[in-house]
Amino acid sequence: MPDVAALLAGRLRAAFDTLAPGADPVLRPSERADFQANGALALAKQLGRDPRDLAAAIAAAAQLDDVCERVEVSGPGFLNLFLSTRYVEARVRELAADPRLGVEPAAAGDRVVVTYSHPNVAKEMHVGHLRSTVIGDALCRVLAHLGHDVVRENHIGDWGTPFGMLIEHLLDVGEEKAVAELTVGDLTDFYQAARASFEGDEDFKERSRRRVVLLQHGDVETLRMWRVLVEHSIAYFDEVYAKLGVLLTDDDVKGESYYNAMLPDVVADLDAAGLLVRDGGALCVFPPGFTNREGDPLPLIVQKSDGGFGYAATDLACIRDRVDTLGAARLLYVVGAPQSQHLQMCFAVARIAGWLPAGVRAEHVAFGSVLGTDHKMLRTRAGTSVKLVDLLDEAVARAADAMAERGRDTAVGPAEREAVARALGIGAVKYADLSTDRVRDYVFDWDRMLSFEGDTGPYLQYAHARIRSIFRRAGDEAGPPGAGKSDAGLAGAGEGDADPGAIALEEPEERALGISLLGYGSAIRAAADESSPSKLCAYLFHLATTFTVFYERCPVLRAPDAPTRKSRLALAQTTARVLAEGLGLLGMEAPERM
RNA sequence: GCGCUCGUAGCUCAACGGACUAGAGCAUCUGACUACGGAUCAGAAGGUUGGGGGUUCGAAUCCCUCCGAGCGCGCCA
Repeated sequence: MPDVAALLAGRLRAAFDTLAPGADPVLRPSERADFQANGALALAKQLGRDPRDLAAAIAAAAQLDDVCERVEVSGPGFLNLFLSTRYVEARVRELAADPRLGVEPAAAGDRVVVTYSHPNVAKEMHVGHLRSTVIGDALCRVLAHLGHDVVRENHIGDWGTPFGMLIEHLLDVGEEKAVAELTVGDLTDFYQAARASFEGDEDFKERSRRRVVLLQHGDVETLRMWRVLVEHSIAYFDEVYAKLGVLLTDDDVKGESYYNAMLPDVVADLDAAGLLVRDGGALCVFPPGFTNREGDPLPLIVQKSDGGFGYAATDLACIRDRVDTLGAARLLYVVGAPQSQHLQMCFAVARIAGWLPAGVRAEHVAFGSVLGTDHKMLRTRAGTSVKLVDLLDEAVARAADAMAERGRDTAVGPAEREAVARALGIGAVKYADLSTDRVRDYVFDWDRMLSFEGDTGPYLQYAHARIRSIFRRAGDEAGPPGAGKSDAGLAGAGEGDADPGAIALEEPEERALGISLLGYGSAIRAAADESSPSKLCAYLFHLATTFTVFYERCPVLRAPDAPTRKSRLALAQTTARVLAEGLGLLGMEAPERM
């Protein structure tokens, strides 16, 4: 069942095809109508015709009478489309009866590899990882919901020169003590102590260098200690992921070390393809179109002059692995914007080398920095980067405070209050991160994201909880379920009234809500196609505000008559389902009450 | 210096080459209601879209230029 926008676009496309095959109808939501089609203007220019005449011709040629009650040519040649309410009503009934809420799976369920989060072993996770993790998580959920075969990859930093230093530090403090430190998640101290020794102690520095060589040559004891660092760090990352509520698991970890064995082949194959150039001792590829500050070609260094492999070699190995072994049709790199040039160069080299066929999309899902309210990179008062766990704990604590201030007693015992505080706090942080255009820097402001008013996570969660409250009441009114009433029982009693077939759109607010509900599928597709969770956020906010207007003007439980009540219950329930599922796709919870 | 990203209301953000009033939210002001959860709704006010050129029937959007911000620019990832 294609959604309304897709259906209208299809019908219009057919009409355009009779005049100019392949022309885009340029269908958009409109403030003056339900939808507008602007394609006639561009086409008129191309054909040298009068745009209004052309728009009229398209309106006449298009099969729209079953969908629209009115189609008008307006302004310089816009086509304004007014949906027939009976049609909207029929589609809303279908959507309400559909377990998938009208969201069609993608025609081709492609394998999509999404790489995100990538913290570094023995190093604290900070706000930079927050964005990658939260955006990547939302994209994975959205793509999977559309039927794509999603492979999550957590490319953790588990290899390279810092490990000489880290292992030597582990030896210095004693393995037991080091493990204890890592286990409690005090990675900042561990890393910084290692760094301090490395900077201040020549002997330590030299030992570290030798240790790197031992690691690279597979020395058994060195590898064992390396594994200790990796395993304890991963356990710590898992705790953070649990706190954040994201999908990543140990199975998704595919760190840099995984690709080690492939690196010699990467270099050898580049060499065989005649792409390698030795420059200043390093082995480089010079993809066309990239220059340095002198205007000279910019190299992608695959092997350093000391014989070690550069991270570019690892990134190229990743591409080959994902394309050849995993059969990926699309690669998403949820990586900060500063790495844009590096990734573009890797993609370019992979294309030249034939490792990235034309049919495979490789996209840098770039994101901006997290700024403080002073518009500078978010830092602690001491000037250090903010620990992600601290930030998440604060979010939950602030949400709990805000709940206490409201003083409502709808959430019962302490266990539920705690769960709701977590849902609100974490949800607020995620929504703040996801709701703006990801490529821009965004300002992290506790008061705004947790204000519970306006375009925030808590507002959406509140809209949902309010609807659920209707059904608790409906259950009570339907007759006290007697002893042992559970939440599920209460909800069930109310939802018994929610019959999709009963939906009737009489009032303008009901119609507006219906049209908003029908936009769910388009919003999800836009989020997936553009790798932009913000599109889904904007949709959900619009749906929530449309609902509250309906809620204000159209009494549900006190509806004038039984059929109206049934219809409104079904509309309310469908809205709650879309909100809960939509928030779920963003990685957010939708509590029953708060 | 070169490259990338960005500059929209007091603040935080939308706007996919389209419309006569550039939209929301917050904050401000005014109203509604002992509330199907007020964590609400309605309304007002607030903008020569950083400046200047250009292309176009039409530009916040595309091009040029200047100003400003952030980031990147050979062996760290």
